[in-house]
Amino acid sequence: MKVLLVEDEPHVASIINKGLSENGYNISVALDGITGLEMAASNNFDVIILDIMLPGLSGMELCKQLRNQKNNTPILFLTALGTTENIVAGLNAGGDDYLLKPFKFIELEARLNTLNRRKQMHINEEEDIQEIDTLRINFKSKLVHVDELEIALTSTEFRLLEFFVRNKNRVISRMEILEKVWGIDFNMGTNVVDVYVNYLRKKISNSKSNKLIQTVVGMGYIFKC
Amino acid sequence: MKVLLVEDEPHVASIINKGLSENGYNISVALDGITGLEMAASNNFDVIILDIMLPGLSGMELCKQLRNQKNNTPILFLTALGTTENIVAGLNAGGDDYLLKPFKFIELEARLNTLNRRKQMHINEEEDIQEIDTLRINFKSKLVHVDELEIALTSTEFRLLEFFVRNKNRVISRMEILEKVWGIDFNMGTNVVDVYVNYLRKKISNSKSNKLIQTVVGMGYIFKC
DNA sequence: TTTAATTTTGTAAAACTTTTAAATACAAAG
DNA sequence: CTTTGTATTTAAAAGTTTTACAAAATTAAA
Repeated sequence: MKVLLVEDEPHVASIINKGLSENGYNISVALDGITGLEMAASNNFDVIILDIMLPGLSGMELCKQLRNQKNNTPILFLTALGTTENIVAGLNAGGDDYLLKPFKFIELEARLNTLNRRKQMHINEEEDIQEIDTLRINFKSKLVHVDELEIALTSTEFRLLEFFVRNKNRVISRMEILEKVWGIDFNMGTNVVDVYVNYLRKKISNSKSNKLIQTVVGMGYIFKC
Repeated sequence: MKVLLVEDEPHVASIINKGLSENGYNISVALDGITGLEMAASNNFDVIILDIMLPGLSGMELCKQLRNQKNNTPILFLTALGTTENIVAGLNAGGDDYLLKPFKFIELEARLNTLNRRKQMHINEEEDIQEIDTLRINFKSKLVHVDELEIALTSTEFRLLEFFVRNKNRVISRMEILEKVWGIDFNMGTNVVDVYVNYLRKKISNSKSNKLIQTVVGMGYIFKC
């Protein structure tokens, strides 16, 4: 479970981080509100643990801003502010749970798991699309279009295309491709790469017969755009 | 907001009932576990407030049975049992929140609203009814029609169809399906997904023998429309 | 119990990947 | 300009993996 911990007290942050990490949680720490908001907005955490008294931006404000941005990541307030007014304010600001310091680790864990359990039925990932010339690749949906027409790629073809696009305008050796796309660490005289480059070229070549994937003799290939 | 209150102490039940009713909540009361389970199963509450020590069936057991029946109504435990063990047990049994007696009314309200907020978000994000080709799905009533003809889906089949529709036009891996529909976090060589996709295909395939659920070899499935 | 729902097992068929080998293209040397 | 050796492209065959589906086994519900 990917957890963001926003806590300004380095000592406290360290203890929580250690305690949760040891139990298999993947923790990222932000030591102030601004950093916390940035990390929460750009990454895709399963749960956010928020202190309220923070330098820069209070946890309460952070929560409100995140909700304003339509970010629905579950938020657990973990703070020493224990009055009913504080609790109600935190929950009404968009928080999902409110736990008081000092706390028991197993309770924190149980509450984190509870927040994470309610998985939504729809996959909540922002789009990751690249458009090159008349070629459109959606890395999340794994759909590829050329000239608005969907083309069917096999999984190996897709991975190869993804590797090219993510390393465009750069000569890539067959060896690199073999390592990253096929996971082969030593070349024993295979030419699968050549074969698959050929497949890809045929599939993504459009009416204008563009040469996106170019051969660099003696070096490898380059995806140029 | 429709709330079910399961509480055996008539006096306490009455106070909570009155306090919440006055603030616009629609409260139903069950005075024992068995009645509580029946009411929870047959009606459609937004939130359930559960005491733990109940005659007939403990709140903990009630919660477990409800979850076993795939009833996902948010549950808030409201009890005097305040040890960490109790809290963890309640949350792990499928509870969503745990509030100790004695409690402040405004905190109970805030926590109820928080639980209801998540539910609302989930449902209102999408249409209640989806029509794809000649297939009509009503997510509220859980009724599915093909060519104006009602088809009977089991609960697993329905959840799978719902997941497909909520993520249409996107390749979905078996792993993702297993996680979101079955709640399994690691694949130990099962192929239930394949089997259920086969069931669904048969049931929703209509006269025009449409191929809504397509296989993407090496990647998963896609619900295309 | 009986019935319905779910999961596991097994296998043929389909889809995909890799190898092979011949054809083609290219670069440097004569 | 032609030859020669090396690298690349291509198509087809061989091999492998993945998937579909039926049927049996297990589990849960009535």
